[in-house]
Amino acid sequence: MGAKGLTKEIIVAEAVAYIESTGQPVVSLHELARRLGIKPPSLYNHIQNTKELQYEIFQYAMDTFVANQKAATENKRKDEAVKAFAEAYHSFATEHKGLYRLIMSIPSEEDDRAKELAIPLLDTVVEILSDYGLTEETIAHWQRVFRAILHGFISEEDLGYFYYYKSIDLKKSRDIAVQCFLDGLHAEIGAAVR
Amino acid sequence: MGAKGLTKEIIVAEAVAYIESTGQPVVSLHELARRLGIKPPSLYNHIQNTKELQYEIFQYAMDTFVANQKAATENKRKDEAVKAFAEAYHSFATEHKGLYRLIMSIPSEEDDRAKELAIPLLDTVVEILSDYGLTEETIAHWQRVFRAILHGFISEEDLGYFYYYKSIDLKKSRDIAVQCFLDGLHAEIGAAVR
DNA sequence: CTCTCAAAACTAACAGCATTAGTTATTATG
DNA sequence: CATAATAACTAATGCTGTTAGTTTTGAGAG
Repeated sequence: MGAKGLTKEIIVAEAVAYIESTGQPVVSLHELARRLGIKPPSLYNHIQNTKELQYEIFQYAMDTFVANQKAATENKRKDEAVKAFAEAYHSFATEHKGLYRLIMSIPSEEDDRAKELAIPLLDTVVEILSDYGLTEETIAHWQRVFRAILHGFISEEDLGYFYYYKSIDLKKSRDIAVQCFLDGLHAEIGAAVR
Repeated sequence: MGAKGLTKEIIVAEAVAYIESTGQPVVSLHELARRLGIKPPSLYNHIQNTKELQYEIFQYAMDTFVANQKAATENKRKDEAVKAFAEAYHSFATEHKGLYRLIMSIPSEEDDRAKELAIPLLDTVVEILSDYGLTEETIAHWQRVFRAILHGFISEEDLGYFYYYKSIDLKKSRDIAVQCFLDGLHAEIGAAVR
C-alpha cells in the first residue's frame, strides 16, 4: 500500500483536536496537513472534500454531545431530568466551544444529511418530556421552547450580548430561564387535566 | 479628486444590498468590486479592510433592527409591548436573514467596538421591561431570558432544527414560548409584591 | 527474494480570496 | 492652465481549496 498508516479516522481525530484547542468550528486543510506531516493534496486520498470532512466532525460532535446528555440524565425523571439536561447542555457548549459552534453552524436547511444526524439530539429532549404524560403535539411545542432557551442562552452569552449588567450572575439568569420553562410546562399539565 | 463618485456609504449600501439578496452575512471584496465596477484594491481607498467594512454593515444592520423594534412597540406597554417586540424581532430576522445573521455572527467577546454598537438593542428590551416596576437586577435577568428565547427560536428554526414535527405549527410554538416568558414574569411580579 | 500493482504519498498548477506596493489617471483648486 | 491630492489602476504575495499527473511505497504472488 501507500506510505504511512493514515486513515480517515486519524484525520477526523486530528481535526477534532484542533477544533477543541482553538474553539473555532473550522480547520483548513493546510493546517490539518501540516499537523499530520503531509502535504494538503494527500488528504484527498482519504476524504472527498472539505464538506465531507465537516460531516465527519459534525457526526463526532453530535455523538459526543448526545452521549454526554444521556449520561447526565440517565436515572432522572421530569424536573430533575430537565434541570440536569440544561446543565449538561451548557457545560458541553462552554467546554467544547468549537464542537458546539460546529453543531450550530451547519445550515441544515436543504441539507438532509445533517438533519438526520441531528435527530438523536431531539430524541433525548422528547424522551425526557414524555414522562410528563402530554400529547405528542404539546411535547413538540415545549421541546422547541426548551431547546430555544438553551441554545439562545449559550449563543447570546458566547456572542458577548450578556456582557452588560456584567456583575449580575449569569448562572442565576440561566436558572430563572429553566425554572420559567418548568413553570410553563407545569401549567400546561394543569390545563390538560381540566 | 479621484475618478467616480464612490464613497464609503455607497460601498456599504451595495454590500447591504448583496447581503439582503443572498441571505448570507458575508460579501467578498471581489464580489463587491465587481458589482461596483471597480477592481478590488480600489476599495482600499475608502475602507481600511474587511473588518472595518463588517463594522459598517453591522452598524447599519443594528440601526435598522432597533428602529424596526422601536416602531413596533412605540405606543405599547407591558405584555402588549413584549408581544409586539417578539413579533417584530422574528419578522426582521426572517425578512432580513443576512443582516440578522451578521448581527449574530460577530463575536463581540474581546471586541469592545461591536459591544458598544449592540447597546441600543438591549436598551429597547430593558425599556419595555421597566414598565413592570421591577428592580434593576430582576430586569437584567429577565431581559436575558427574553432575548435568549427570541434568538434561540430564530436560530434553531434557521438551522432546520425545528424541522421535525414539521406539521406542527411553528407560530404556535413561538406564542407558547412568549406566553411562557410572560407568565414567568408575572409570577416574579407577584413574588415581589409579597 | 524479487516482481508487480495498487494505494497513498508527492509536485505543479489553477482559481478565488484579502491585502500591499507602486503607478497612472482624474479632477478640483490655486 | 498647472499642481497636488484623490482615487483609480496593475502587479505581486500569501493564504485558501482543489485537480491532474507523477513518483514512491509496501504487501502479496510467483
